[in-house]
Amino acid sequence: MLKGHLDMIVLAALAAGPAHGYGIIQEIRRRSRQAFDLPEGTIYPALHRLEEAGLLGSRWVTADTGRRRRVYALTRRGERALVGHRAVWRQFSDAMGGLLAQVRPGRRRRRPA
Amino acid sequence: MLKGHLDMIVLAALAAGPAHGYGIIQEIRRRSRQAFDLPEGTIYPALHRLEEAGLLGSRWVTADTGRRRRVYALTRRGERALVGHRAVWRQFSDAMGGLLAQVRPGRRRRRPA
DNA sequence: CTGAATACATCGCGTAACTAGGTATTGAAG
DNA sequence: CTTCAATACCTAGTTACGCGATGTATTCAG
Repeated sequence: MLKGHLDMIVLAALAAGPAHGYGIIQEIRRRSRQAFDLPEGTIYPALHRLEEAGLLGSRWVTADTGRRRRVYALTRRGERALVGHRAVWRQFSDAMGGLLAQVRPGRRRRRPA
Repeated sequence: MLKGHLDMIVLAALAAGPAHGYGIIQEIRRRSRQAFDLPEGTIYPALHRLEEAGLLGSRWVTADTGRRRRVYALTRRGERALVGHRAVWRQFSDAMGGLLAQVRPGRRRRRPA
């Protein structure tokens, strides 16, 4: 469950360079080593939303294969947003680390104090 | 936004030992170094849900201050669930790391190929 | 010719965190 | 004594959002 992290994931996938929706899905799957296999019903609305927000730009191209593709690229605002997301993620991740730190609860006693 | 991670956070907070709802909030705030400041409307339903699911047990106690408290503790199933959550988190976190890895996109050209 | 993979799109459901409200007690400040 | 903050519990309803389901069209292999 990537609730709240999807935007960052998409922006991060596009940090390597422009790509089209279907390709982004594969890029994410590859870079996450199969951990994130996003359905199209997740990615396309996200792309529309991010473009609407001005973090992505898109243009239609026709690939060598002859297929119509909508290629997205980070805008400058998108790049900045990614930097921000990255910082938030680090904080989030660190906080989670603090919480998950092994506390060694002490072996359970018959009747804890 | 901790969507999808709340259960783990609560279980982790209780890994140190039994605690009551209000205290759990403070424990989480402390252990996350102020990053997570959960409102009561988040924590109490979560505790009820987790107890319902058999991951927590609770008992009413009266503190030295005279206040009624509901003290929660991990059940054995809860401990096992925490272990599982921890593993999932590591996978999730690693995957995110792979995605956020600096890709050095190459300086933007006038007209990208 | 059929079926899988590519490539786009949208609607609506379900989940789950949070806002906003409520009650009651203790202790400090005025 | 009153007031206000902190402690301590609770729940109903809103909202956000990822995802399943579904639909269309094209390319290519068998």
